[in-house]
Amino acid sequence: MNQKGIQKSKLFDPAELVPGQSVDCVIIGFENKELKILILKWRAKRDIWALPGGFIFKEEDLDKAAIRVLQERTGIKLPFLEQFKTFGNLDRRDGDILAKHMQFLAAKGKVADWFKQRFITTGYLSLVDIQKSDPQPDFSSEKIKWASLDELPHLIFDHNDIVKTAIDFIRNQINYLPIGITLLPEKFTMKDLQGLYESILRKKLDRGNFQRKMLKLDIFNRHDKQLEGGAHKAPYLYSFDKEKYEKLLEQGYGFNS
Amino acid sequence: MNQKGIQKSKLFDPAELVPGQSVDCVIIGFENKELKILILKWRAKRDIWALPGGFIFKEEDLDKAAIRVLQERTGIKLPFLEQFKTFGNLDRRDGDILAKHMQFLAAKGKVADWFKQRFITTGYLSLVDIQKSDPQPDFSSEKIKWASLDELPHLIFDHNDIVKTAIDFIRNQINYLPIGITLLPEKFTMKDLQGLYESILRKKLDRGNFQRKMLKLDIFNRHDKQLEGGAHKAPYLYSFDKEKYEKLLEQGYGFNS
DNA sequence: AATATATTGTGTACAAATGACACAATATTT
DNA sequence: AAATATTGTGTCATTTGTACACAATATATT
Repeated sequence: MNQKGIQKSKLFDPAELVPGQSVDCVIIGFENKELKILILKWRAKRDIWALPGGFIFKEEDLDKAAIRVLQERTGIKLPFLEQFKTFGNLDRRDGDILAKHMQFLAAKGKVADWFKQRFITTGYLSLVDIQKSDPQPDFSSEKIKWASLDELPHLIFDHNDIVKTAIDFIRNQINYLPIGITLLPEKFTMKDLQGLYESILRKKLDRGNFQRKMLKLDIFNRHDKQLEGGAHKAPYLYSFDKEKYEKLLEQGYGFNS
Repeated sequence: MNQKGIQKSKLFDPAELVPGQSVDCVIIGFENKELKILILKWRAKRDIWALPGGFIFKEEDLDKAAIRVLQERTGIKLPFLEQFKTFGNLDRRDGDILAKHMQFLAAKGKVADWFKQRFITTGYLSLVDIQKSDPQPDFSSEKIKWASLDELPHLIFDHNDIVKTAIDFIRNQINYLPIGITLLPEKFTMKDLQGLYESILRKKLDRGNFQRKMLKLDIFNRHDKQLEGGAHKAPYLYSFDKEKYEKLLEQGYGFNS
């Protein structure tokens, strides 16, 4: 039994699952001015890494399946995941030497047949605060880690493509929606927020102008000055004003420069 | 045999199809300053309308399936359809009185079982020039028509939701990508283009400013003055400069006001 | 044929946003 | 106490947005 009390056997039981359909989760974190992706290492001799993914129960909404799968495979419980694309190319599981390992894992019998199917997978993403999350590998995985986006290892199947698509999705979204509430700690400085934007947009922004632009959105609460710090003036700490943030999310805004 | 030479029987043969997975196409046109959606009427006593949709062959990419399905069901051949969302709620085929009709259509046997499955459907969309397209109903449909978005009839299953999601997708996209190349005739006036933008954005735009803003994008070729016309100065005709248009598509741009 | 009418293409002028840079204020280190 | 790094805010030239104006012109009306 896993955390949610679902029997392991049921997780791969073709009788309980929607055939040929899976979900994969791109969980994006931010640490040391870098975007990071949560990946799992298979129980195999060679390094085989993959996104946390899984299957859909016959009596389960697709969106709910993504939430459950993430929870089962990483221990991370999120109330919502954002669907960004469905990957349905015939060859999405070929062209990968590592995929051969899968066959030895599930060489014969029902489970083998299950894994040998053609799968169409729907990608879901979420931005999370690395500090607040404590991912744990599930029974089918040896390790779990936050891999920096810039040095992501080779992932199984088309998972590297899936990650790229997710990042492009976010990079596009940041142009008209405020981002960060789930990626940063409760309280943060404008410099932190700027670093996040710079990581996503992959370009330097002007400090003064960024600060003004963000504050004009009027979705922040200003707190006390930061006490501990470097040899310099202490910056203010901010937090998101959830109500105002939600309201702005609905409207969207333009972001240039 | 249909246009492409695929046997009807194969189209519903569970042995040939990916189970539980479908595609639905939202084909958006523009006419008389209105957005229109292409819908099919089932061969049934009551008015049952639906999006052109269908199933995926086991040896077929998801994107290719959408293109083929659209061609089979409407005769419209497009080289590319844009995927916008996958709909996987358990109840997406319930809660609709009309859905009962489906059961009488396919009451028993293999085909009935096929249709009674739970389906997850992936939505694809395209913008097309109504003048240039001549949709024809397929063998399973009685009629096909362009229905104005504002007075769209009740569609089967969750197809009204699917249309709404597609329109929201486009409405969002118009903020940073130029739109219209596939929706308007080869040559058009700035007034035509403005009408299209106003239909999508659901608001009036300033004529002079719109014209300047569009022309500054530098993706148009200006042609001669329009000869036939109303009792007024003849406007210039424009066409999209495909190369420049494609280049701008890659970059994107901001659109406010 | 002259005049009226509707619409186009472009002009103008003010407001707002952007972008590049400056500088005093200040928390810590030396 | 001075040096240093960073913050918060200021300035200003440039660009973009917005509202409205007006002459030009193609057809309709008289």
